[in-house]
Amino acid sequence: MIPDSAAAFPVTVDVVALTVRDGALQVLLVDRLLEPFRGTRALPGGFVLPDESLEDAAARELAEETGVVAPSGNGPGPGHPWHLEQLRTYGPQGRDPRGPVLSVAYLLLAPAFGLPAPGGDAAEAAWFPVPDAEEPGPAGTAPLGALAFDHDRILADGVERARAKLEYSPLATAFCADEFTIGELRAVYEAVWGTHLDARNFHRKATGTPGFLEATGRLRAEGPGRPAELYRLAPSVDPAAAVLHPPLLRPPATPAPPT
Amino acid sequence: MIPDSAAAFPVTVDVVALTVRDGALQVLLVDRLLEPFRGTRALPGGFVLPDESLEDAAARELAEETGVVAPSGNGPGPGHPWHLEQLRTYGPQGRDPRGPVLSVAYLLLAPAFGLPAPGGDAAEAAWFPVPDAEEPGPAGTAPLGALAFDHDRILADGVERARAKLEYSPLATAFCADEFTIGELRAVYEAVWGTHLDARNFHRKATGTPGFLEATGRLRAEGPGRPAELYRLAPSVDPAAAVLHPPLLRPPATPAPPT
DNA sequence: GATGTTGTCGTCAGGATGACGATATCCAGG
DNA sequence: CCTGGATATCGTCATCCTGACGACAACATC
Repeated sequence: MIPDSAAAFPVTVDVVALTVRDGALQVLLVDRLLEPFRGTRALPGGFVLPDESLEDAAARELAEETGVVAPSGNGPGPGHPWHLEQLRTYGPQGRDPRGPVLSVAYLLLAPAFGLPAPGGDAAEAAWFPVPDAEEPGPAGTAPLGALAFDHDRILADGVERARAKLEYSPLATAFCADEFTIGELRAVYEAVWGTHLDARNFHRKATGTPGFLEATGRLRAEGPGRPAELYRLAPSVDPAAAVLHPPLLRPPATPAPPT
Repeated sequence: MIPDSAAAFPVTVDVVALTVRDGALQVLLVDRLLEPFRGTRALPGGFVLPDESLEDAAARELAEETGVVAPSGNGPGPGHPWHLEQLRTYGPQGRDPRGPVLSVAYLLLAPAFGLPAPGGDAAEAAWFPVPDAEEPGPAGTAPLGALAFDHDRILADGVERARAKLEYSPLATAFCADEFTIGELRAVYEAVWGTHLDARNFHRKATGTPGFLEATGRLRAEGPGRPAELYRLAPSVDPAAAVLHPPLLRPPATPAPPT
């Protein structure tokens, strides 16, 4: 019933897993153990199995290659702050030396987590800071820029999607634990956007946006400074679908003052 | 080299082709000539050929089933106001009775155009108004809601993407001819969003947003009323990538006054 | 000419934003 | 104990953006 002219393509999923660690946006990369691109860094991913959904495949490959168990589907409110969404699909031609291969990329936003046990087709899964697009840094500084396949482009698309989503969705909370302070949330925005935000204005906007945050009433003291109030994502909010009104807009490109 | 556990999937492209006609957002649908879903309305689309890119396949299927020649890739500035972008990919399981099939959906935004010659696997390509999501209308009124496969969901995703894109991108011009009036542009926004916009405020925002419109200096008189100035999309602007600052935001949901 | 229609420019109040001062509450060290 | 540094939170103020709406210009039709 399916016409003969229709071709069947091998399909892979590749996961752009982002987190915020040490005040910087970081991406999860693996070292490829197999050809092609053996020894090259790449996004975790692999072939979709016959009876699998795309999302299940993304979660499975992430688990196999990094030991990380991602929830398939959106986590049940608090307890699963992770967010997994489809990014886009990269066409079958000219991206794999073995022949035409379709790749469906997924974007995972998660709090920083450890990397228990790499395995499968990859070794040495580790986090790498994502260099600012505007500031590629001096030669040799950027640890990225030479990924396998077309993963450089997929990573760039994923980072741009994440940056844009923080503006109009509550997904910044996907990088935080269940409960967090406004300062931690601001640090997420600053790390993902690579900008500096005024703490006072950010506090006013974040707490003043309806349907975003909910105060727990408890405090948390950590290090110096006045203890901060703990917040959580407002209940009955689907962080994948909710829209912030008004949005938190990125400050327009700040031209660095000439030194 | 590709592992045996990797499955190969037939891949289709489906096109959500939207336009604005008669003051309403309309979608291009075909009547399926072949099983499955023979006789049911569906989005134009079909299987990807072995040596084809996804975008080429989308353009080809659109041409085959509707006689419409869409540009592959982004048109060269003025002369090709059409816009074709990838929407998302719908997983292989449970969407085609013939078995697992991957579908990559594309979104086409275009000015109203005629439908020269349906052919291929479809007949009777025609435009159908997209009902407002909020107002499904009385039973039997909505011409949609029973499309083949999972095309209802794909259409809903495409419409939502189009509505969101008008806010922060210059893509509303993709529904217009090369040169257009502010009134025509406003009619596009009103049709896509299903709302009413104040003509004076819209004029101020549209002409006041940098990097959006460029006045041609010429006028056009059509019907009654003062002739309107003709504008075109600002040159050296990639409508697919440009971002409007500030964005044109949809008015928040207008609760219908109780009658 | 009167009237209706569409386009363009102004006005004005209210809300949102960015810059920044002021205060609260902690830690560290004299 | 007291001071200084650090973080959190609250206020103030000028500016910009927005929505609501008045005013006028330039057309068609009667």
